[in-house]
Amino acid sequence: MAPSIWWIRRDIRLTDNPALHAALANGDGVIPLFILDPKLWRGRWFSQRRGNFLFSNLKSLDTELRKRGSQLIIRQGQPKQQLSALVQKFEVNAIFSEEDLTPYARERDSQIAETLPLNLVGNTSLHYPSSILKNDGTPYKVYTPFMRRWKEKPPPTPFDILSAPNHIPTPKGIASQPLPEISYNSDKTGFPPGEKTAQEILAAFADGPHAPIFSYQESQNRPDLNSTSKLSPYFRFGLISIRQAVTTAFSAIQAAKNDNQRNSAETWLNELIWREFFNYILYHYPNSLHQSFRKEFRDLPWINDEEDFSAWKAGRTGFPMVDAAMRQLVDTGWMHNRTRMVTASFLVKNLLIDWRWGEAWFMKNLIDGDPAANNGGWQWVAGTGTDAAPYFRIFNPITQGQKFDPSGKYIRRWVPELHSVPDRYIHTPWKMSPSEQQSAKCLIGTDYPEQIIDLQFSRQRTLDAYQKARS
DNA sequence: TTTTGAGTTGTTCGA
DNA sequence: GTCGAACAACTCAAA
Repeated sequence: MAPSIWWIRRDIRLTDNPALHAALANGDGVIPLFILDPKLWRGRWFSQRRGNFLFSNLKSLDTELRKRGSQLIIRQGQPKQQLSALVQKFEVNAIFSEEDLTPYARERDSQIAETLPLNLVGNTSLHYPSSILKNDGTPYKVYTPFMRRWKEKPPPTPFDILSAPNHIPTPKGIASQPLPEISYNSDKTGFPPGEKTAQEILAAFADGPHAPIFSYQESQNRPDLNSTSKLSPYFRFGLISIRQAVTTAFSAIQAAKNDNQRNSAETWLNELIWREFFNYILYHYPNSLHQSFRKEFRDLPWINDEEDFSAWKAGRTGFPMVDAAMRQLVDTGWMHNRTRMVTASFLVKNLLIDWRWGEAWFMKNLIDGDPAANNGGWQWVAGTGTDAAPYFRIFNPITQGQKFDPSGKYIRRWVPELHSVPDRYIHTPWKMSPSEQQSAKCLIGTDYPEQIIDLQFSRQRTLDAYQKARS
């Protein structure tokens, strides 16, 4: 007997898992292994919440494995040591895993591959980063041409999707360590664990003639509507394959009955390609994890006021759209994409706080927190990243609220003290007269904070600072 | 090599 | 209220 190890990292699923299939095809049984790497779980981006979601999913995977004659083996410690020990003890001749494209993972894997039979099969993007390059052989730095080239590559078809194996033979008697204690409440987060859940969410989003994917173009920016796929935490931990999602998007584009439906499905596909793009950027430019992608913006005159930062984190800035979103983040571990941009812009371009501070807070709190997407998004908003768009794009949280949460439904859901504020003041509660504040049971400065900053002034201050940095 | 066209997501001002 | 221009030139990608 020479079993293979299926080393699970960010691909916690049985469906469409090429690494698992390769391990099975190698013969003589499979050891499904997850290693809790203290480097990752005590690092600067450690997140108890994301950890709990991960552990819940591992538990769920273990249940599915046990139905198939197998079980999940958990080890704690340095991956190389843990793998070596198992390889020796069980005479393992091959380790199979999905490739993780983040800098830490690539370094770790290349070290392991020096002494152990590690085979990387598939990866966290659909198209491998080095397979999409400009005609001159260098990587793209702009999304749109990248996206066009990406779409020129042949898409996967439904026939490519590998089904979950019915039986996974696993040697008996392998010691497994217990998972850390879990306190994950999916009622609170809205993200039940398990790959089955991920499949159901994708189906609910994209199956049938009236599926949300067909109105995505109009609704994607509305945090007051439940209109996005909300699949991000599932992509983050590979509970569903990106290949399956892309296949589903292409099927929807085919099935669309009119231009509007087609554009909507295409818009969702483009969002998946954004995910690919940020994986790609981090692969080619790993330094952008620690510093501005654009050199000219590495020394912006940040103010970094701790009190402002605390108010932002707590959702007590006095700007309802910002506060609603920041409280949604802390309460649930997720935030709508539109408000990610609004809150990030407010932190960086109104408060002049280093985007890395915001990036770290998001990583601490987001269930879907992923270095590539989070860093890419923050640098995009800060204007320091891979985007030649004008630096004077500064979101106005009031205008954004009026546009994308017109009735204030989103705000009222997350900022209860604004519940009885009339619609016409919901984005500008400080404009209420004292008697209006009284009847709304919302005294500004007492029940709800005053604005912590003047928008006009801070906008101009940032424009000046960025302009100076450029010249 | 040079040239040309294009660039996710915005805001404000003034006609 | 609506609409187009200005913001300020720059970088990127491809012909």
